[in-house]
Amino acid sequence: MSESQRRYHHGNLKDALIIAAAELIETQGTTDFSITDAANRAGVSNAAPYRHFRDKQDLLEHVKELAFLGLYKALVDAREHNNMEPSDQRRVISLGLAYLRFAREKQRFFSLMWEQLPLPDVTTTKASAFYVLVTAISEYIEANRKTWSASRNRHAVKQSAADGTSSDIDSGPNPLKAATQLWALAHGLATLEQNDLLNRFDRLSTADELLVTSATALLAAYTQ
Amino acid sequence: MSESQRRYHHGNLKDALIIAAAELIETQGTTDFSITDAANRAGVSNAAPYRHFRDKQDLLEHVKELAFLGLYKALVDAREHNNMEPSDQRRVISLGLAYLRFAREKQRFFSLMWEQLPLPDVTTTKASAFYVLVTAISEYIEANRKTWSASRNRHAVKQSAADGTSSDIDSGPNPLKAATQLWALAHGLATLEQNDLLNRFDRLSTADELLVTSATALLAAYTQ
DNA sequence: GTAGAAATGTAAATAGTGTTAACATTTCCC
DNA sequence: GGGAAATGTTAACACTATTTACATTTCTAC
Repeated sequence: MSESQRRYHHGNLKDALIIAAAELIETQGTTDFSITDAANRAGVSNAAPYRHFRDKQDLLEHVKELAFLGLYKALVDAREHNNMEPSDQRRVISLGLAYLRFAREKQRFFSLMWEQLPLPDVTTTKASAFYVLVTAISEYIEANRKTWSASRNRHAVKQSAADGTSSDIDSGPNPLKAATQLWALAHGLATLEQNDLLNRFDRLSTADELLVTSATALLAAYTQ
Repeated sequence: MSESQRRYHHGNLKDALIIAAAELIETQGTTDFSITDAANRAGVSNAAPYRHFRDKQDLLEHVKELAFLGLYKALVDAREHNNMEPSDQRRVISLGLAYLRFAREKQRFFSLMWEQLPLPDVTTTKASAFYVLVTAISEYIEANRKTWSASRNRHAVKQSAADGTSSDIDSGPNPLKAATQLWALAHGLATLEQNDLLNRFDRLSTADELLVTSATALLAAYTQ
């Protein structure tokens, strides 16, 4: 007997609705999504969601949060799986490739993440995709420090990444800037790819190739 | 007497509806937009739009087309206004800055452009923002060719940009690739800025600064 | 010019959706 | 055990997209 079926109270309706909404959005897109569909899929009436979410927008923001968590997880997985040396440039670039892969595999999900403001708070915590990227770049710079000009001051990288108060007085290579640029690059390529703009102009370059090339060029500016 | 007011036939309702929709979207966003509002603003009944557009989505796609034309115009204006030498790297970068400015000044408009697939055809013609960028980069490379290795073959840049059939057998610097990377960079930065993600992490860098830095690094890879 | 025909508008009806209000059932806690 | 709080249902309302039937204007062929 399926215990969660016939009871008046669902038990965990809030999460169930978020997941139902996520599944619906991933298949039919965000425009056609209705709160009624999500309720039906969760097995409750169409008014039940309003016990857990202020309105439709509120529910969508929770789905968005889930999506950002998924992106974070995708990057962490990539880092664990590849298991490269921190000094290896490919360790950083593979994070960008994971970003592209995520956007590719969760198309509508990825779109939703950037659709309406504001972004959920998860984008600023340590459990964020950006933090993973910053950390990797920071470690990359750290591991290669010996090869650079010894006259450069120490930089307060990890601290500024954690609490957001960057003190850029010392002019060492700034991993926050590098991470932002790499993110922008990956994000832009993901968007162009998703909109089929890469094939229209330059049919010979994939998003992955373009990312590798340009990320290498970007990182070179930070290590020369 | 306002001649376009009281007549049974509007005269140019299709364009009027697109413009009305554009104005509404730019002020209240795409989610709250209703075809009824657009009809009212154009002074017709709520069923009139269906004489000119298949459905709401069809109307939105025409608005999208208008937005892409606006982006194209913004880049052309920037190129004309700045009036720099083709060999000047800042000529290319200023196009990226114009991209950022457009996204900043027409926020919801810019969002709409990337919201639903597919993109309008205007994105592939010569009257497209991308073509402006490709041309500028192509000219930049051409103007600086003398400084590069003389052993490199000619590249068929302009042709491939025009008809989309790139023959990348010769391995000279490919302006299509460079343009795509720059576009991705500008687009990503615009998105991050719009979502207030730049301030959250690295409060010292603006989108403009990040674009200049990274675009310089990217172009350097094509001219060294 | 004038009669259809085609184009373009209106009003009314339908169906679906977001949201709220009133009511029902279950769970929690003293 | 009993009321308060939480969580669900059903019924209603307003708004929106879309279609259908009808009205008015414009275009085109004679």
